[in-house]
Parts: sequence; C-alpha cells; structure tokens
Amino acid sequence: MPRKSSPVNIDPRVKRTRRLLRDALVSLILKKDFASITIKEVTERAEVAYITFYRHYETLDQLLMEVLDEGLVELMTHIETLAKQSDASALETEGRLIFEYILQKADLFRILLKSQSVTRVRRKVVRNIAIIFQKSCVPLERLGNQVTINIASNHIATSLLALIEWWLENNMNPSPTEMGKVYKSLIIDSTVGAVRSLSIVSM
Amino acid sequence: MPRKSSPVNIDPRVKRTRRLLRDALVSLILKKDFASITIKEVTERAEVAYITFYRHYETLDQLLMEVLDEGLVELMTHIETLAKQSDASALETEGRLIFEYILQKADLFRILLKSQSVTRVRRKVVRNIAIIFQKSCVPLERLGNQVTINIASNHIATSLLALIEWWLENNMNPSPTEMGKVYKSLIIDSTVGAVRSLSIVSM
DNA sequence: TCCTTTTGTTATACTGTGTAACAATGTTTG
DNA sequence: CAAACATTGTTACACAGTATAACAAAAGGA
Repeated sequence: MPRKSSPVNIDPRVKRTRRLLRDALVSLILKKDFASITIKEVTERAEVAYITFYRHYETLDQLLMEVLDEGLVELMTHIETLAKQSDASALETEGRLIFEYILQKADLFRILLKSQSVTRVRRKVVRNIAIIFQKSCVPLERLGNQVTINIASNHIATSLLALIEWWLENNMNPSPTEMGKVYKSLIIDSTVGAVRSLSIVSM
Repeated sequence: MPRKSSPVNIDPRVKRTRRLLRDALVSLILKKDFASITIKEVTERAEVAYITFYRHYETLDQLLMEVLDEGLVELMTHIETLAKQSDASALETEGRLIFEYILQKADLFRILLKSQSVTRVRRKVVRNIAIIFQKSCVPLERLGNQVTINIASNHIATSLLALIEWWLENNMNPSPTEMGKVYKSLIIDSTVGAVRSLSIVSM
C-alpha cells in the first residue's frame, strides 16, 4: 500500500491510478447497480492491473467513500453557508439554491442516492447534514431540549435527503423555485414549529 | 421449483422447508450483516441441503422479501387502521400505539431497517406507507394538488421510517408515549400544515 | 400399495476475491 | 545521466460462493 498523506508530495503515478479508479467506478455506477459492480470490472475500465486496486483500497466500499467524500465536502459547505442565513425571507431562496445546485451536479447526486444502498454511506450523509443544521440553524438551538433537537435535526436531514431523492426520481420536476417553497414549508418551518410546540409541553 | 400458490394445498414438505429457510435467515440477520450472509450459511442453519434453496428461491433478496412481507402486511394493516382515525385527539394515541407496536416486535423492525441496505426493500416499504397515508389520511386528500400530495405522503412515509430508525438506534428511548407526541407534532401536524400553506400559494 | 413430488448426495463449471513472486516501468535523488 | 527506489504489470495460485446436473432416497397423496 503506497503512502498516501504522510509526505506532502504524492507520487504522480499513485495520483493517476487513484483518479482512474475513481472515474471508472463513477462511470459504472451511473449505468449499473453498485452491488453488481466487481473490482475486476473497475480495474478493466480504468485500464489498470487487477492487483493494483488492492494496492490502494481494501474494498469497493472504500473507493466509493472516497468518491463521495469529494462531492460531499462540496455539498456540505454549500448547505452550511445557506443554513446560516436563517431569516425567513432568505429561507425560500436557500431552498431554491439547494435544488439549483443539485440540478447542476445531478450526476453526483444520482451516485450519492444510488449508493445509499451501502448503509454506511447513508448514515454518514445523514449525520453530516444533521450536524450542520444542529449547529447553524438558529431557531433550533434556542428551543427545546437536547433530545428534541437531536430528533429534529435528524428529521431535517433525512427529510431533505428523501425530498432530493423524490425529486431526482421525478426527473427534477417541479422547478427548483417551487421545490424551494416546499423545502421551506415542509421541512424547515414545519420542524421549527414542531420543536416549539414540543418544548412547550416540556418533554 | 415446486408450485407455490396454484393449488390450494401446498405440500407439507415445501411448507416446512420454506419456514426453515425463513427462520434461518431471520436468526442470521439478527446477528450478522445481511450482505455477508451466504446461501450456504442459510441452508446449513436451516439443516437443509444447499440445492434445496434454489428449488424455492432464486436469490437471498427474494427470501428476504418473503420474510419482510409477512411482517410488513401486519405493520401496514396496523398503521392503516390507525391512520383512519384522524381526528386530532386520536393522533397522539395513534403515535403511541405505533411505537408500542414496534416495541413489541423490535426484532422484526431491526431486520426491516437493517435490510434497508437492500434498496428495493426500502423503496417498497416507503411506497406502501405513503399509499396508506395518501388514501386514509383525511386532511391530505382534501387539500393541495396531486404533486403536493405526492410529496407530502412521501415525506410522511420517509420521516416515519427515519424516526423509527432513530428510535431503535437510541435503544427505544424516549417512551412510546413521548414518541407519540413527536410523531403527531413533527410528522403529521407539520405536514398537514405545510400542505395547507402550500396549496394557498397555489403551486 | 403405487405413483408422484420433494429432498439429499455428489460432482462439476464458473466467477470473483485476495495474495505472492518477479519482471518492467516510471520517479526521484545524488 | 545513472543508481536507487517506488509503483505498476504479468502470471500463477488457493479459496469461497454461485449455480446447475444426475441420480438415489425419502415422504406424501391417490
């Protein structure tokens, strides 16, 4: 296994090989079920020797995580900056921007949602989104106790993912603008309202 | 492949074999990851010849679906009868009953949620729950257009599943009574409210 | 009991995983 | 540029799991 992050300069051959493997996996996921993809297939498409795969990764899951990490970091920072602007007028715009972003990177999201078959991936994505909302969504952190906040942020994260999934399955209709309204009303406003009413009854 | 449903009377040997295979799979899922379970393992635990599996099923997925179908039909009818009583006073009770039901059959639900790694299973469950709510949840079918209703029922189904999953991961705390409140407030009331406000802006 | 169906046993072809040894190629450093 | 080093390619192999076939044994229904 070649060193990866210890020295600052990575061997260009290593860089190249890993890129080829990632690209090969991505192109395969876009037209096959992830579960049916084999290491042999990936290395053949990458035009790399079979054993070379094992010199960089242990499993296909690991390679998949690396692929998703690239894309997820981008999505996360995107949502994070949006989630910080929590005044009511900006919320609808926030929703619209999320769905416009997805429209741009539809391929990546199809991969992400297809890969949810790998449970680990799903959990990781949900947790990351939940943490972002828990930290940066102002109305949440003021209301309710810890349990309520945990439930609520988990609810937002899973709902957002489910809404994105639904939208992709419906060929990205309706428009991002309308999905922005849905996002604001169905996910954010609803959850904030529910947390408020739950904290009144003092769970 | 022995006949299954054509004649009313199924050969007792067939019935026995299938039950043994289902039970074996269930007991394996409860202590292993589904993805790592092999047909050989299942047949050995069922004390049945390896080839006998193929005389009844084509894949492990298929056997899993049969296992889940048993449990799901039960859950579905349970939720369905509950969803019909949709007056506000009954909703909290409805929620409590759902989570008490899950508490009773915790094993089945752990299997169900573990098996969500099989994407087909997840989709099927979500669709079934969504259809139930779409049909029987009175406030939904009166408000909003078709798209909004689709989104809303999908939202309820995925949120309910996510909430159940969260609860199981947290060792079924808090109590079913409190989860009932969360269910009513966070999922049902919120969604109905959102659909109402979305239909006013006339999507 | 006789006939049919199901199950068990054994053997086999095939695919994919994971490792090993050594040769060939590319990269860096003196 | 050449030597030293790291990575990649080739070939071979052991292994596990899938899927099927042929025939014998056991169980069920008429």
